[in-house]
Amino acid sequence: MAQAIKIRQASSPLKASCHQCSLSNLCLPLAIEDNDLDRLEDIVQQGRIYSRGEHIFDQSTPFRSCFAVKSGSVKTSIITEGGEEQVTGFFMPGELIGLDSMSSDSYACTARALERTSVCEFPVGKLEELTGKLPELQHHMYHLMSQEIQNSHQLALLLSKNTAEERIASLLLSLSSRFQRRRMSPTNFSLPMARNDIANFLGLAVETVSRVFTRFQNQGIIRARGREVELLDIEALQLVTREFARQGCQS
Amino acid sequence: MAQAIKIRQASSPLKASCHQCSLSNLCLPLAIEDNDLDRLEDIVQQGRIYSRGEHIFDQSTPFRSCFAVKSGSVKTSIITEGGEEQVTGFFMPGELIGLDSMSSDSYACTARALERTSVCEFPVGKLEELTGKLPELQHHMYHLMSQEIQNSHQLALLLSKNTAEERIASLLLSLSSRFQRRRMSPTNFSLPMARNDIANFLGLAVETVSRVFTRFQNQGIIRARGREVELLDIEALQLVTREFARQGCQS
DNA sequence: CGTCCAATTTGATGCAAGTCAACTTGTTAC
DNA sequence: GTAACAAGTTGACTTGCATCAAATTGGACG
Repeated sequence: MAQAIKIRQASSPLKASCHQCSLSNLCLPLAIEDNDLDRLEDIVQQGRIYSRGEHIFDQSTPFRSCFAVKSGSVKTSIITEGGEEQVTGFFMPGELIGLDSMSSDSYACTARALERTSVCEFPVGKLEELTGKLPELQHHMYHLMSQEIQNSHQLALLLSKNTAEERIASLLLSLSSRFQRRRMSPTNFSLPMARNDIANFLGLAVETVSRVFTRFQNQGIIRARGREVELLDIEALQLVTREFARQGCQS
Repeated sequence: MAQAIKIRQASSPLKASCHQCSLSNLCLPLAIEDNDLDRLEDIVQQGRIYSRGEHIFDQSTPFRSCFAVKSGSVKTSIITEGGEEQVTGFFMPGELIGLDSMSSDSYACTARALERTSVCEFPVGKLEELTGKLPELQHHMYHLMSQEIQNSHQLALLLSKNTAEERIASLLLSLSSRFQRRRMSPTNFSLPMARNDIANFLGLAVETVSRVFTRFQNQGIIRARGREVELLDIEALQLVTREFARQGCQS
């Protein structure tokens, strides 16, 4: 713990270079013109490297910054009074964490690295100041936040209306398209999270997740060995996610 | 339909008075100082009155405005390709609708009046322009949007981890505190929505909702006749919502 | 004030997914 | 390399809620 603090202090003033960042077409820089990029670089801080399981921030601690994932991946979760955990999201490079905390003085969730992960840090005070000056950046913030609301509504839909198979198919497809956006293989990737996290996120028991994976595998839709996944038949997966809908309206 | 359009055009240029609005301590004006309130009044439009069931906006139509509920109440829902509906929220006076649509050119959900309802309309272009000039208003928008993300996460938690009784108890308590905020009775109110909407929102079957209501009634926790509800034992309700947690960690 | 349709309630039955338990496979550390 | 533990899989059994069906209430309207 003491060591972690020391490292953070040491690397904290490091300035990040958005100009050279390969994710600039996904992350906040996406919204701004080249000559305004400097102003974003002025406020962003190069975060430190987190190893697997380390907390980037903790629920109920003072809210200071939003974070963009540079490499690796992150899961966010909320903990209830009774100690129940609900995973609220998985974040991949180029995605922004902490937007759900902008209404309060403390973080609304806990973020922890799922693997070796590096982040960029945007102190929220400076960020708000800057979005007040750059309308496109403000617009982009609204965009990102409303996107997150939509995602969360989609999750609620998934949780309340869909079967285990449909939920898992949806998650696989979501991950697939997010890998593709980063110009990685949409059919052949390694899951950053454990079965346990998948189960928690999708409101299922671990055993159910496991069973569905093997079922999909037996049907030749995917191949899975531990966290390595290959989507053999994306159309079949898409069909699974719409299964429910198809039965609802036969016409 | 043609008539609806005519009415809207006729009443559209009407300016609303935030100064005199009794909800100004809940709504957007909450964030701004008195002398800036005029600028908000300049962009807000007095919306028309909607009768029960009427659509305030429709999913996939061009996104133009956010709306604040003045009186009455509103439900928002998303419709899937297959025609499945998922109610994503209930909105009461002073609350803002449309925040989930700010990422796109079209509305992400459909909003319809649950009863006779009046709204104020904030054209999104002008709103963004104004938040760029008034830092407190921008801050408040971030606040509201992040609040909505948190709400949605809470809903996901409810849907994935809680029993039917817990979900319904949570909803009743949420409504109760929202009535209280408006200085109305927190124990004695009339549900603005049908059992069907409650069921859909909470991911349950109508029959289950009905059964839980009668069970609560038999236990003396609530009294319910149709939409009229009286919370007889709020502490018992709170206990129900934590039931799950308590079993998880016995200590 | 009775008619008609929608909303709500109540009961009986079935099933998807949870739980419990045992086993297998991976991973970490020495 | 192997010990020791965590993560994942598989099977047997249980259960909360959905579904189906039918009865009851309530509200809109002529």
